[in-house]
Amino acid sequence: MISNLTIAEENYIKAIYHLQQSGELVATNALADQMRTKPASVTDMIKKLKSKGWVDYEKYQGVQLSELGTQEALRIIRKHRLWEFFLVEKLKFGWDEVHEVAEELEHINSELLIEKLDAYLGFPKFDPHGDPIPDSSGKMEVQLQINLIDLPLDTKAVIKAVGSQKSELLELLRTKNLLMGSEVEVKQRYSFDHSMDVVVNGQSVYISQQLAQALFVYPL
Amino acid sequence: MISNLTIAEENYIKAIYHLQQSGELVATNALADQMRTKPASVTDMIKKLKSKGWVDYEKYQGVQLSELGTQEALRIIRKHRLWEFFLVEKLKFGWDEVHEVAEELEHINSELLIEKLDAYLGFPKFDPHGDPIPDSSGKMEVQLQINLIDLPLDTKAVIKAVGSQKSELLELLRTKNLLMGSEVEVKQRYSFDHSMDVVVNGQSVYISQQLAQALFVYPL
DNA sequence: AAATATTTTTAGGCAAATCTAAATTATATT
DNA sequence: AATATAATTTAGATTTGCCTAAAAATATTT
Repeated sequence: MISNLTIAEENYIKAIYHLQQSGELVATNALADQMRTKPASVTDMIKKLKSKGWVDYEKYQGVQLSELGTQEALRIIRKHRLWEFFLVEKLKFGWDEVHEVAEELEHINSELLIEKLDAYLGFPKFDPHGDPIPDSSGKMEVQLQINLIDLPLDTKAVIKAVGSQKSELLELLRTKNLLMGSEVEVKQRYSFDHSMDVVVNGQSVYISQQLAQALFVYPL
Repeated sequence: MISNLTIAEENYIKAIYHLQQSGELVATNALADQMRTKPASVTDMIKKLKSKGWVDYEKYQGVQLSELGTQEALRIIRKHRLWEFFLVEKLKFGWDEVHEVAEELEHINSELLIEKLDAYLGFPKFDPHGDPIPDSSGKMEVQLQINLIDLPLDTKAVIKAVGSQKSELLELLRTKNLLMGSEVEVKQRYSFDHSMDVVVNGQSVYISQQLAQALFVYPL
């Protein structure tokens, strides 16, 4: 079960995994955008991935990870999220500055390293952005997370995830003190623009629709 | 000062650094051995490194790192040794199983990461094998280390480094409890085979000439 | 259903890092 | 000093991942 994948192959597999989350088969153009490369290059790579059994693919019909490819994607995501947790929890990175570095660290190939890192971190179940960390067999906790937009009034919840990794968003969240793990409660909604007053860790904050839509919470 | 080096280029620079430690100009064949590649490939790479200013080189005359190349080598070695320290100190790797993983980690490119890692580890001056860790400006402590073979009788010293990274050696050291940082004292020498009795952390151990020659100590 | 637009694939090339085989230069031996 | 041996370089290929331009397939309009 030795992962004989190049870094480029791993990146494609991860990108395909993320793109198929929201929908069906992944289009060549969508993958090209994601990988910041050209459609022709994507076709080349897909053919290689198919020949190695990581994806299912028929000409012009889009790609999909095979069973094997899905397992591999989960292994990569596990590494990525464990490293993100490490960077924030231990090295005191801001949680908005870890993505690029984790993107490099995720390609280090050592089973032993990842198992020891996992143990060192105390087997965390969620990364600093609230995304679940797959365990060594690829399973991850699916936590019932709802959009803050849909949280009923006067219901306590915990901030669990953000909908995007954009640094502008992460910066805003930090200044508003909307951190992962914070307790929130919606106190008032304004139907005009769907903005709302929420209480975060006892402190009242006014947030826009766009911001609320970017936040996922776990009702208590 | 953005390091625009490929992983292959970094590995060559590091190899040249190590090879020039013990001697003068580095021969193509020596580099080929070290890099487990063929002399023809080495020549190609050397020409590229020269064109980028990392090495000084004249046809048939051997290579040498330039000032710039030396600085780069020290940056890579700094990363390698910090990661080794992390793996042993925090993740509880055996100090004989960290080399390969550190070899991968050393290529992660993030100034911030390395500075934060250094701080997290408490700015260590020596790695788990006793080798000095360069600081962010490339300076490292040169500690007066002598070979255990040359340590006078009844003189306390601390084990600081090993002469090789061979796993057979590291395994033997572990079973004999000759760990980095242990206190040693030579109690008796046998001129027949240059073997000796030493006391390590209060415990008497008998070691061969070959083993003693592989150990470097810092007299107290 | 035909024409147009969009998406995807093919064809042919390029740079990096390696290889083998052959040529060249340096070193050692007689 | 001439020759033999060893070290090094050059020449020509290969693989990986990417590119551009053109062709083919699919989707959308009219």
